[in-house]
Amino acid sequence: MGTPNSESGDKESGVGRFSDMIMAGGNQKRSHGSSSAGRVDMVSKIDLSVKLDEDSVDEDEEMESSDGPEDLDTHMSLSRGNDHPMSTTVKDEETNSPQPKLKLASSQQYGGGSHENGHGTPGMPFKCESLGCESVFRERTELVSHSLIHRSTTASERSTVEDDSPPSSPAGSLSASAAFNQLKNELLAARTEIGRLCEENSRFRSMVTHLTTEYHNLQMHVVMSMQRHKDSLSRPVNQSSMTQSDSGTPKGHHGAEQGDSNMLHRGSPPKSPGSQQTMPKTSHIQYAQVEKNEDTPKSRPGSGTATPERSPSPSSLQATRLPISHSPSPSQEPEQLQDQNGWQANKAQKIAHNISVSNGVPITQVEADPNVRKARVSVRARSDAPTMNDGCQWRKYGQKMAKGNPCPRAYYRCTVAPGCPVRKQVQRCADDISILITTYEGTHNHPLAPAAAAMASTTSAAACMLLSGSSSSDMTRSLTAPPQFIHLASPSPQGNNQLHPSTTAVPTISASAPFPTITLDLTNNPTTQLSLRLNNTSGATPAWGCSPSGVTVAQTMSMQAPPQPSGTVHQHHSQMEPTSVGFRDQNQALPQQNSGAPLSLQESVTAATAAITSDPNFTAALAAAITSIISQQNQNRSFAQVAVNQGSQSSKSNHGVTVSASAFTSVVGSPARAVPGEAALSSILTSALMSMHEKEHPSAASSSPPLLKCVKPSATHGSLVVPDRAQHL
DNA sequence: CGGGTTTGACCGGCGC
DNA sequence: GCGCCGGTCAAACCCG
Repeated sequence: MGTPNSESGDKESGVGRFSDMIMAGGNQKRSHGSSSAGRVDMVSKIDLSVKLDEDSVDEDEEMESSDGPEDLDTHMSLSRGNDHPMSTTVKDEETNSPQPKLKLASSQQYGGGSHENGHGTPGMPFKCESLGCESVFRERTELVSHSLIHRSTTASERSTVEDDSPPSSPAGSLSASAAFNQLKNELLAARTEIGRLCEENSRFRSMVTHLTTEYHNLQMHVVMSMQRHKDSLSRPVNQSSMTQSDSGTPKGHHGAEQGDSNMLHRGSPPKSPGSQQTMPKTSHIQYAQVEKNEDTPKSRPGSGTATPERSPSPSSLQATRLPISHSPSPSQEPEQLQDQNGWQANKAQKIAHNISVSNGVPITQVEADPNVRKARVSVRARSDAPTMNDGCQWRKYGQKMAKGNPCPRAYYRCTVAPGCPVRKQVQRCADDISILITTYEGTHNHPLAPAAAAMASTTSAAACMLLSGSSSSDMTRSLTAPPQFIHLASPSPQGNNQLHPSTTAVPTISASAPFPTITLDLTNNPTTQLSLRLNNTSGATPAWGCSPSGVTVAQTMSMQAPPQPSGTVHQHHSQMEPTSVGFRDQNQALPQQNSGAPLSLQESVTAATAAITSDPNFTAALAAAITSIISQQNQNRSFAQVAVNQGSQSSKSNHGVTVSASAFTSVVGSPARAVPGEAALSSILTSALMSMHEKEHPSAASSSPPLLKCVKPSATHGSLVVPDRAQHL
């Protein structure tokens, strides 16, 4: 009921690992049929003029029937080894070279693999064995070219072999017809293969992106935890200056559970904090480790949701020299706790938090942190549906009447994988019930479908952001900064029938939220703006990944008239105004170009806003991208701050900022992100658009050029240009 | 009958 | 210490 998004595709896409992909041949086949659109797109690109509609179904079935693990393997090798699967496939098919997927299919399907012209032997020179031709080539490409010469003459012969129908007549006219049919077959096969490869590429790409993000997040957690641990060991407990983990936890709270370690994984936190006694932090850690080790076998029977791909740096984790580093699978630790039976995970998190709080560390660096689950991403969007379709499967587990809102708040859990800690709250805006406020919380502990990856990364990034950002006292201080907004003016809904006037563009649920919340308002209010802001405990908005000095990242991101650097290219939406979005880092000296009138800005971003708000999926994708960017910025900043704290307690100095920037660059490894502000926003929109595009055109995503690019990620401003993307929206 | 939803009870945090 | 409130639990219920 409450999961209109529980389409089967999600589960199929849940096969998120390469190994699983290989093994899941059935899934591949099923999804294969759904990629016809993308396949056609791809085929159209190669200018095939043969009409193939009649045979397409049969051919597809034949192709599927010939699929097997070997085929998948071959696909992968092709897709990985060549940026142009089309050309590769065609070549292979043409030449029957050592690993031609199509050859396999053909031979298996059509009898026998005893191809008359069976070419080349793996590992050997390529020899053309066409009739009357004994040419030998060292390179397969040469053979390909050569084989083209034989194509017309051999086609008819091959057709007699590969075609199911026996050669009815050797007549020349029939031969031409057979050749034509053969070409059709080849094209169909190529189309099928292209679609499959593109689909796989898209899936792999999204997986890689997701894994990379998570890897960075985890890596940062490890580093930070190391720093924290060192810090905690080097200083008396009471003098630990760190943080929100401490400050946010009732004093002495973590002592309670340690008395009875069994309580930890029973999911029954002691009810009487009064019995607690303080213990050295190292003891905390040790207890935590014991608990973790004990939990691990139980918590992940079969480890179905274990994430081997998330084994970024076991060695780095080991390097923490912490007792808990003995975890059977250190790399899995951020999620292992989540895998505990049912909903015990949440309690376990709370308990683990109590243990690990004192910076003592990375029990489960993500989930053990008390704030992790409190990191939230809130999306406001107009929707008539009960929930926003974010690609995940959810189960409602509660509903409450929230104060100040006549509409009940529904609580959902992610049910894609048992034990997934991700939750979301869905509530209609009190001021405008057409606005659906969806608040995500937590990090998925399972592979996700591409359609769900965006929001998954959002929640994950939000958790990481909070972990890294709010765990720093500096961050806490920085939260006192005035609210920052990103405003994307949206003066007109542009006829979006989903859009209705609303009364406010300011998120209503996060003003007093006790958790840092990222609110993305995508209600496309004609009179207000699309706004993004970060809220913290105090209701103030933390800087957008800024350091205390505000150097690292823009303190305030506000819309300015789109600058028009010489390189800026204006793209025109089919229905909208030119889409060019400019951002300015307010911390930096206002460039001359940025003196444009706000009204002009509104006009310029109308298209972007309308496009965003008109597509719920894009909403999710944008939220994910924004959160991810923020998270990474905060992570790196915090990392740098921690590092500075180690050497010098004056972490708020400019020195700290400098380190932050360098650390950011070095860790993330993205020069673009080292340029705060516009580059980050460019990444945001690019990521969101790419994500959306992949959802809409999975098979074409891999070959499509970036839809949005930062035309000029200069230090002062940038111009984000949405090329043809707006037309897709 | 299994899985999802509903809904009242319960718990913990927080402010007064 | 008390009450409010958000969040969660779990039994009852519903539905296919």
